[in-house]
Amino acid sequence: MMARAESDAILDIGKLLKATRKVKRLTQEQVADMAGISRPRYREIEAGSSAARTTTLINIARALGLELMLIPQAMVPAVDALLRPHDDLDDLPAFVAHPDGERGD
Amino acid sequence: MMARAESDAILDIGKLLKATRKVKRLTQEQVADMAGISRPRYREIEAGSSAARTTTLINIARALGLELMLIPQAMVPAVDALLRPHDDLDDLPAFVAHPDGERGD
DNA sequence: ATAATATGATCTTTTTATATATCATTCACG
DNA sequence: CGTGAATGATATATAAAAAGATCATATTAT
Repeated sequence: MMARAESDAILDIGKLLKATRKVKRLTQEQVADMAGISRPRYREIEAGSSAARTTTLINIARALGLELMLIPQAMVPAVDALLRPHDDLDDLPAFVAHPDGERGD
Repeated sequence: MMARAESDAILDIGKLLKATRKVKRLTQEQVADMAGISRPRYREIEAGSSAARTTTLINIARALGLELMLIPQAMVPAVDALLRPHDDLDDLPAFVAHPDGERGD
């Protein structure tokens, strides 16, 4: 099958958004407001139950101090390595959304 | 002002998709097919005339050998630097879509 | 426990992303 | 030059994103 790779992706993105929001101590309503969407809508996106528009995701990401980027797949490990030791810099989760390289947790 | 930051974003993404598609010598129809969307729809996304869903963008990106990532804004310059000297590795455009840090072209 | 705040969840309506079909134009190429 | 492929572009129909309201269930205080 492998027909729900995209479901994995939006679930993964949702987890990242939630984790980042928690670290920044923001409420769903605050983030939704900053991103210009409703709270129920933001909740769904965070829960990964439906896919936001690209513009919506960008707005949410920026509200959380994240930037959406499209990385050549060959460079993903390098970017990953660059991001991982980042934990102590701010207090952001050095986390990315490339739901491809899922290791079983 | 600054009310069309998202329009800039999808325009920028569209340019990246088109440039990457050209480098890979794929037709719009091929990419649309790989991404599971229609050719007219892919054309619009590439033209930046409307925002795709997140899942759609992910599918298109992967069809083009790109991966969508959410990067902490503080790390964007470093990731950028990592991506730029990448030109000679494959023949992919070492290019990203963070339409925020637009320098005059 | 109680009150307040944050989150989970569902419903109705509006907006828009996407499919399918179609036609015009441009681009490669024999 | 003309034939076909690739692209630009538009119209109608459908599916899904997003708003707004509302209620339930946590969660966190006091």
